[in-house]
Amino acid sequence: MTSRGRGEATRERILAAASTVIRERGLAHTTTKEIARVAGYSEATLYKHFTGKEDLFLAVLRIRLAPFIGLMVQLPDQAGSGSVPARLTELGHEMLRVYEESAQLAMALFAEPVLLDRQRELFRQTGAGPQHANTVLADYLRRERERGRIAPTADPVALANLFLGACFYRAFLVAFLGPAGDQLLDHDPDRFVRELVAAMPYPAAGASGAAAG
Amino acid sequence: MTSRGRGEATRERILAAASTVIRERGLAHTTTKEIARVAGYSEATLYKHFTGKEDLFLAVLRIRLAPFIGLMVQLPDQAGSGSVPARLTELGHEMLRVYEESAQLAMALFAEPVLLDRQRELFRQTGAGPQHANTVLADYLRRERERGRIAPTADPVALANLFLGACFYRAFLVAFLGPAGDQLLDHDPDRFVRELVAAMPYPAAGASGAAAG
DNA sequence: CCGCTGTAAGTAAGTGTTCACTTACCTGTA
DNA sequence: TACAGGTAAGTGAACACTTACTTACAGCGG
Repeated sequence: MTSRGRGEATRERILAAASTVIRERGLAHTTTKEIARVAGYSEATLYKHFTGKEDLFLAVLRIRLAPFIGLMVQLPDQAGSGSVPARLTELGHEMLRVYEESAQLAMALFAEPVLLDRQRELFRQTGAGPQHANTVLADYLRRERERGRIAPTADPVALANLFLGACFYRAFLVAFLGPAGDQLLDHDPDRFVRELVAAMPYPAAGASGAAAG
Repeated sequence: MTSRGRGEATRERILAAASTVIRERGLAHTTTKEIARVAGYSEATLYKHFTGKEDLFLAVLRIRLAPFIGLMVQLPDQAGSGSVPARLTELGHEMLRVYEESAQLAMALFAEPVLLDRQRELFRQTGAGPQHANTVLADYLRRERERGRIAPTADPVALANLFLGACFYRAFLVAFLGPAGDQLLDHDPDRFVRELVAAMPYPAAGASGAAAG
């Protein structure tokens, strides 16, 4: 159990190389040979640190999915601090960023059912999963509604689904359409989030929905 | 140019087999050998009808993506007919179904950058693409707003992004979480769509947002 | 109606390549 | 000496794709 330093560094270099190669070549065309080349080790070294390709891919996956899973844990505690639109704007940008980082690999799993099953198994064991984002945001919105900062007739669960869904779909479209997407999707991210936030039903004077159009 | 009947039938059987195998084994582990076996032909026959694996995959992709792309063309013409909640409910269910059918394969493309690029190229050439769903729905909502059936302060573009995003994200979560998702996502589809539709900002008497709870 | 020919549909049996993974070995150090 | 870290050089399997072949039949001059 002493002197693990070198080994761990190697492991991390391999993980970083794998992550890079997956990004560049796609999950399906990532080979052990190429990972080893990028990491600066021989292929055999990969097998000293991981039991196989699947093990290595799952390790990368978990690193990349961590923010996707863990993003929102801190959100509900802060109900009441800061204006609701300000917090939602912040959240929207963060979701767009995280989804763009993580969702591409998560989606690529649909090409690899074995890895997908393994990841599901992990969700089952840990009780985590992307669906918790909805729960957490709904909780936050419910508290803000109790404080009178969200329209009293609004449905927090539906609003959470709408808000997160719009962010996720946007991230998907950006990734799916590629560089050309900037022209096809005629809004910039700032405006996109601003309009989403404005469309939330706030309680007061004006009509709710598109309060600040 | 006469008597193509047999050949076309073969082509379609191959396409159907490829579609089946992709569903069952995943895009990455779909082999020409297995497609031929399922189709009931030899591998060589595949190459009489398609120039290669990539050509075959793209043909499947285009068949599967067709409803994803073309779903909404008929929507805006019908503004004014039927109640807005009724039409949105219908649309929501249809989107969930179409996304579940098509989106899985679309997402699997993130594992195969070459195929993804080819599909983008097709989008560019034809001017089609999934982003048009947003445009079309936004147009519909704008017309209904002019008719006074959507809150006058509402932002049609934002509402379209929210509504379609929620449907897409829902379809993603269902596919990603797999069979266990039914327990993790504690709503059934009917209720899910009903709550989305209710959260749209209608103009009248009560507060908008969650009008019909 | 015959016999000939061109061709489309289909296949058995490969080919070369690439892949994930292994073996046998070397080296520095506690 | 024991062992962790690392490697060169494989190995068998799986893959996309090809070659050389058979079969069926449509078209057509006689």
